[in-house]
Amino acid sequence: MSQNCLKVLSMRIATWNINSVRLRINHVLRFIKEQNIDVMCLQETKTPDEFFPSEEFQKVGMKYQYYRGENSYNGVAILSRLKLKNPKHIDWCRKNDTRHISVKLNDIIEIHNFYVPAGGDEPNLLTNQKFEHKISFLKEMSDFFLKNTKKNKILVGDLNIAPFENDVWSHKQLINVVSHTSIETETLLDIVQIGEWVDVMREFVPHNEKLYSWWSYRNRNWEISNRGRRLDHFWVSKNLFPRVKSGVICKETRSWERPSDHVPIIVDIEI
DNA sequence: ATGGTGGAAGGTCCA
Repeated sequence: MSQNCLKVLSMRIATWNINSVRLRINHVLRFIKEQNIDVMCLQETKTPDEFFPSEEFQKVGMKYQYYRGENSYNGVAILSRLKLKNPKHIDWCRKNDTRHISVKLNDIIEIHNFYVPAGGDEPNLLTNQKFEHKISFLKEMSDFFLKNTKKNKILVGDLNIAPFENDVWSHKQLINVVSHTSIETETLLDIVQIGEWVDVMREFVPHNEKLYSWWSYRNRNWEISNRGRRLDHFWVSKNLFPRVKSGVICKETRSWERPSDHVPIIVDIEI
């Protein structure tokens, strides 16, 4: 390596299911400013593109913006201080919904931002179409990353699955609850294997420790009862992992006024 | 076993 011509850039990339970007625009702006975020990936923006609060993000330095939204549901966005190129999306399950966007960062790294279907209540492929959609979506992701084996990728988003025992408050009580059933967790871990991904947060927090990114709105005492799940994820290609300097789940936003039920993940990476 | 809350649209669906 020739040190003299290598310019190492430390980048701070975050992902957050914001559950309406218009309602919580001030939360996202505050988070970007306080945490010095360079690349912000959002899910559940719930906003058609013509109403996306683009100018407000411009004002905090997010010069490059790609977003795909629709009325009421879904919606993803990638905002950045650094140049983004080549925005793309895939029409997963031919639903024509807004659950995915990818961009190229710095001509090197491809970032994929996903909002995987939640899957409804019953974990039954035959009787619950939402669950069938979720599993089909995951199978298509698996096929895509089997064919797309390039290095230098980042995958973030609300994957709506808590894959490990300590990614939920009670493995025993949630084993038949959508988000933690074995068909979901096994399919997700297959994608990690096939894509040669590294689950960044689990590299920084050992498997014997509980780790959550979501607490239901249906529990007023969410912090005391702490019945959380790790539904949000930050993966990098194996070759990139040595460049990852930190990974943090930012729990404090869950205590902000009228919060999202999800909290952001922040990762520092040298590129 | 049930219901608990929140967002957006619009009098209900989704999470």
